[in-house]
Amino acid sequence: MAGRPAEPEVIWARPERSGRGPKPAFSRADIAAAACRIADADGLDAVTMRHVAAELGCGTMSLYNYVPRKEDLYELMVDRVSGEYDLPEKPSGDWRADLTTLAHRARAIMHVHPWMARLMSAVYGFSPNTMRYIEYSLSCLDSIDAPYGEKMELVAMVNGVVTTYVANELQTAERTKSLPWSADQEHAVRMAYLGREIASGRYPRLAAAFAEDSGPIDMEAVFDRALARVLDGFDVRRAETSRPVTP
Amino acid sequence: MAGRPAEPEVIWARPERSGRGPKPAFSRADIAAAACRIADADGLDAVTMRHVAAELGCGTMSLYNYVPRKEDLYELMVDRVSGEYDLPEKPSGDWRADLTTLAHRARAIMHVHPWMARLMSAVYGFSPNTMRYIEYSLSCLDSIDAPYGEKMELVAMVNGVVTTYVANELQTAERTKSLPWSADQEHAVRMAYLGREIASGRYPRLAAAFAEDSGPIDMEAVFDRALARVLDGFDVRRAETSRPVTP
DNA sequence: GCGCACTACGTACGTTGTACGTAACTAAGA
DNA sequence: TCTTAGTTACGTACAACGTACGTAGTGCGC
Repeated sequence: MAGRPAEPEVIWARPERSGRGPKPAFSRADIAAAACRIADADGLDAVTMRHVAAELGCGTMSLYNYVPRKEDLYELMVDRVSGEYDLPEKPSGDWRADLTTLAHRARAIMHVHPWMARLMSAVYGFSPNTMRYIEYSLSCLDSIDAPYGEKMELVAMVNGVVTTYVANELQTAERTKSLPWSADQEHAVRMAYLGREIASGRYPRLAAAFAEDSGPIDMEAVFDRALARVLDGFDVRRAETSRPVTP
Repeated sequence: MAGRPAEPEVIWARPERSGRGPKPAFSRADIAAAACRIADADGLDAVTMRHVAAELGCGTMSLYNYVPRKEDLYELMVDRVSGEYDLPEKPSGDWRADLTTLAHRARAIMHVHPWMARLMSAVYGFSPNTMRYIEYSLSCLDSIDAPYGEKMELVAMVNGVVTTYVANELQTAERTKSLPWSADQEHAVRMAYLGREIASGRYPRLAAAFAEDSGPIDMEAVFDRALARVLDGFDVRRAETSRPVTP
């Protein structure tokens, strides 16, 4: 009788080891590592209970002793990757620079694990490492005199920008890992359709946008500008207690 | 022999009706409507090829004559909902007001179809109605003298804010539609864990944030502020050709 | 009117998450 | 020390999914 209740439960609230019985063969860290290894190699869709169990070298159903539901596996993955930040002991004091650095680090991490962005917009909760991350983000704003609610909103916005933009950059590549054709083929077909529609004249401004120069788009620059504008927006409201808008 | 190639294809590029053979029993609009009906009623996870076919009153595999892959069904859904905007013939000329109105309309539509936000961050491409939407968004910026690339980036940011925030608001409710317990139960359990962690003293700033007043959060106000800040950020850069930052 | 492209749909396969039962094991209580 | 109850391990099984494939019927273009 496996004591898995049909009630909601947070995986972080259940003890990893409970006195009785044989000692578990794996730790949560082992499991998270295995799942991340699979996702890195074959994409998020390859992360199935069977594959992860096989990667660990145990039976499929044994995994359910550690991870009551598949969603919890996702939470383990997010938490593990969130632990890859090497957060400095103390922020520098320049909140804008600190948050920018942090956002770039987040973007870099999500590029290493292209499934992370998609997962973060699907997974709901707080986990030890995400809390550590948020706590550090808040500490970047220590020099600012504002209610924490306001700071939280800024942190949320920065996180939102990061996940939105990186997801946008990477979703095609990630998605086509489990498709029978390549990302290039997909892109080509969609661009062909778009080109035909634009040539119809129904969307003059869209056409103008695509006609414009159009060297290859520098995604990092786009990301930088978006982030800068969000911080600008916050800066404007706090111009009096913080540094001026245009440095 | 069903002529479905294992090659990428954009559903909008295939003709709805091709001369030969018996006339199709359904239009793409019928199918999109059926799928949206199911998603509205039972959540996005209930949108399966079998259910949609049943809703239409045809065999499961008949659906594949209209929709080569399930992803295309998603595209039909996004396009249909994107058609629910009643866009004015011409924007008012005040780009900030126009974009704000549009963003609020988008938010309202996504509240009517709580699965829409999740779908929009998963679905990749342009469709007739999304192009119409983007074209209109660009037309809101006609009064601004900036390259279209810059305008596109602003439009993308506004869309990003809308989907990110609405997805965040609604994902729990949507998700628990296919779960055996209620959203309230889930929320309670997660908050209990969060409370315990916060009480541990490891996250003092997070604790302070949650200790702060904390009347019920007005999600629309949060959304408003986020949007305003994004527009502020754009305003700052264009202050010289546009209206001043603080009205 | 002939033929072929199209529609319709039942069957079937591989894959998924996971409920359930059973056997082995070990720490806690007698 | 011996029992015993809770845990771990895992094979089997099931319902549901996307969809490949084959067959039968239909009606437009030649």
